[in-house]
Amino acid sequence: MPELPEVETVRRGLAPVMEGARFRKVEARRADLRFPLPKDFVKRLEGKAVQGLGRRAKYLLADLSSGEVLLMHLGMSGSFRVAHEAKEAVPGEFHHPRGAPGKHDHVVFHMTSGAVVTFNDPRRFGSMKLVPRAELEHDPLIRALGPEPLGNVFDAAMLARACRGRKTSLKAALSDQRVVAGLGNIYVCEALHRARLSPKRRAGTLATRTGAPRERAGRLVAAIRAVLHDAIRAGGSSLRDHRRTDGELGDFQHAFRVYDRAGEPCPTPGCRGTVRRIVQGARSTFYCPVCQK
DNA sequence: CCGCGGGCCTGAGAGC
DNA sequence: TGCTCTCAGGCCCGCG
Repeated sequence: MPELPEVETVRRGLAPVMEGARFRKVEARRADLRFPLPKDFVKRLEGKAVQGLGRRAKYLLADLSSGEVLLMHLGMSGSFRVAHEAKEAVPGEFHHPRGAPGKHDHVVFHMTSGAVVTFNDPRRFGSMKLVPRAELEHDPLIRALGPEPLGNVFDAAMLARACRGRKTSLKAALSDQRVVAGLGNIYVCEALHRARLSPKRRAGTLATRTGAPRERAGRLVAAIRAVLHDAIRAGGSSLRDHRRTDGELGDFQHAFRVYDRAGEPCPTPGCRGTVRRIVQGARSTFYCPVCQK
């Protein structure tokens, strides 16, 4: 499940082979991802250079020499793999260093760097879109996103403001990309456990300027940042689909404190609780009912 | 405006 | 190469 740390891991794998390179050849092997690929997708990419590869929440953003930005989302099961052409590329020719494309290899970028970048997505919840750079901030996919959790402006005051008056659960609030952008089910569970806050707590109870609510919001911000940093350092979490671009697994799934650990002892020092699984909004939540209040 | 729940999509794994 | 069922969840959308 690609969340912010997995997308950032992918970005770091792709940047060295895509930044400064041009699209020599683009294969759109299936156009029906979550949304149809843009009109003239191949034509709008081929020959263009990637000036930079960035990330916003769970979106990868390739800045193109044409003035457009290529937005890519991994959905539930998307992954990128990098391989390298064996020899000097012959103009007009292309091949697949790792053999024929697989069943779910939907888009292939042959870069002038010699890298062959393949987007694979069995469930096709991923998407690609081209947007003029000047319109990026107004794009419906980007416009509604809340603050970057690892950015400078995300702090307790901002989180408190976003939660103010909300009767929904903390779990639902943190999963809402308008509140904070980039968390998914796994890192919401992990951050709440680190902050010792119950996923069932009303979001609005984080929202005052002083006292216990502000202290809770501060703890939660610190926990979110810490778990994301730790996960990025580990190359993300590999449960079913996530791979680094070199095919290696991420390591952070071994460091989960509660996610997918129902029945195990709570890892909080001194806590005698047992991790429980409940369902919120038709999604699994894992938490410790003893130390998360 | 807000929150909830359905639907998209496929593979893995359980149960028979 | 067993078949069927359920579950996994990021995100959008419609409903109340």
